[in-house]
Amino acid sequence: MGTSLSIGDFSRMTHLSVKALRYYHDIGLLAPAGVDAMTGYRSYDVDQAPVAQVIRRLRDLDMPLDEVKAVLVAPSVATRNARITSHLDRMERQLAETEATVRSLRHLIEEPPQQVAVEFLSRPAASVIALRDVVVTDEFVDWWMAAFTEIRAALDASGAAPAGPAGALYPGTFFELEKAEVTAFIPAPPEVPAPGRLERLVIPPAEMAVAVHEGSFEDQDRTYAALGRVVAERAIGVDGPIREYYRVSVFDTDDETALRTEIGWPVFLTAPPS
Amino acid sequence: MGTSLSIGDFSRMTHLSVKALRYYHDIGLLAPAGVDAMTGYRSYDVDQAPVAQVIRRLRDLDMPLDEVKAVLVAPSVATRNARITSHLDRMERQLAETEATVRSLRHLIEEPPQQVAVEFLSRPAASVIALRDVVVTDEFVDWWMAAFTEIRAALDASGAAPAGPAGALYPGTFFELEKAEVTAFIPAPPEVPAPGRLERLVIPPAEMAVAVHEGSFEDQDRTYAALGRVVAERAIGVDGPIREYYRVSVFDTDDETALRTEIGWPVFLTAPPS
DNA sequence: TTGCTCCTCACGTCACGTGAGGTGGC
DNA sequence: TTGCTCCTCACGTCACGTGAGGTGGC
Repeated sequence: MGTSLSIGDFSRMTHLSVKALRYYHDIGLLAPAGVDAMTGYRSYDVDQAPVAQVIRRLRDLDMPLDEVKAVLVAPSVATRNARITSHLDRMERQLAETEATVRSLRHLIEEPPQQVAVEFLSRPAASVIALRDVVVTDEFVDWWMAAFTEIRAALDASGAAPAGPAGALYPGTFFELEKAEVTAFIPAPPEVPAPGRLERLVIPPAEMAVAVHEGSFEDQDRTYAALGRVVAERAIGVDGPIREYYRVSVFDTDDETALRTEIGWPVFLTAPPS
Repeated sequence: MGTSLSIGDFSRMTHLSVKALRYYHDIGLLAPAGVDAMTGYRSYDVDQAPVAQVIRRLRDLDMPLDEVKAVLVAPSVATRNARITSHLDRMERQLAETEATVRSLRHLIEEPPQQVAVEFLSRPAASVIALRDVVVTDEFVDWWMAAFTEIRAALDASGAAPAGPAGALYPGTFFELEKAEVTAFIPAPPEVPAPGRLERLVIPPAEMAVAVHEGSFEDQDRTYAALGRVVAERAIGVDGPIREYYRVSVFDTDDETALRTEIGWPVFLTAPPS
């Protein structure tokens, strides 16, 4: 048993605000050692300071309070450290993304909007190995990596070569609502099985306006905008998911500027494709 | 005049959610080119896509919408770029802080809590050049740098040497409410004038428990906790601001581990200081 | 008695997301 | 007629901050 402190003293010791301490009590994250039955005054024990400090550090890193709680109640040091490490990993990815966004913003401001070549064409149906999932945009990058890793593994396991470039279908609602069922696929010869969560699908034929985006994902909305402009001005947009084909993807190169993504916007072709 | 788009098409082009677009309309950040008087349907012009994209990039960087608006209405390219750059600078500082927090968390988890030597002593009054300000903790680091830069400049201008180490007073409410009037000071001989916002003050004498914190600001709460513990267990805490004296500060060294901050917690000395 | 610390509501913040319930055009 | 897109509320989110109004101990 250590010495007991008022909430104010404990606040000064830990640099957590009194309001925050009361909130942590309310949600059961950090209960004071005692509460006076008459006055309601909280009293903290000096031994609670280390716990409070861990909370503060994790909050400084924007870890949600739910996860902070999970860290504190972790049954073992290994579990606890795993949880913290996974958060640190997430933060590192976020830092990398932020840096990319900064670069991309500089780019957007400095460079004039470049012309994007748009082609109108028909795509035949394709038989593919696919993974379908409801995905929210926040988790999209992770999902994308996992999906293609899995599909590629299935192809590798059967020794077959892909029958075309990897691609994905994005319903309009994915962009509008930031959540929708996305389909990632790789064309594969019929003898390749689709194990586990994977399935065999036929991607239907479509007529589309396509543009090739060069470089990182971060900048893709510029190509989307250019493509959308052309469709609005020169074609009839129709329903149906947007398609991306990954001509050169992160699986092929480490050089972001070498990435090539073909973006297809469904249209009704009023003239035969040129 | 470009071509007009439904909110859904514009959303797909810009990768901004429909809800976000409607919200931007509500707050006057990005009004659609037209609104149908009968149906209320919004229509966007393709030429609005670049603006939407700048908004998206700035939001990706967590710029508050108020500031985004300020960027968009900037009267000149120079003003606009200055606003963006200042945000990027803030982000970079934040990234640095985050990295420091990560290090500090690793430290907290890996290292056993070290013993902190606590001394009880009396401090005499001191005549100082000071800057007082109501400061919120979020802006504290910037304020601290600015304050001491200004006070040091005043001393430099008069050619006088400091009559003691730089220090600051922090009322308890600064930690509890994350906002309070903070006083930064450097002892100075009486002939040094206090120009502008600066003033001459006498820092009153005090009896305190002091501990020296070694290393970065990030870890200071560990020393605060150790000091608070000793005070709670072995002394009588009294009212009055906490004092810090900057024995070795960022003005003296670039090496974080070399920093030395003396933290003083006001107490009532029950025995003569040893 | 005065000031200070502590208490509990109730409400605000920020940038949207989540339905509910309804309309208009093909 | 059915589906789809669009509309407007009203409310929820997250982690507290901001008062208001009041109590208890020195």
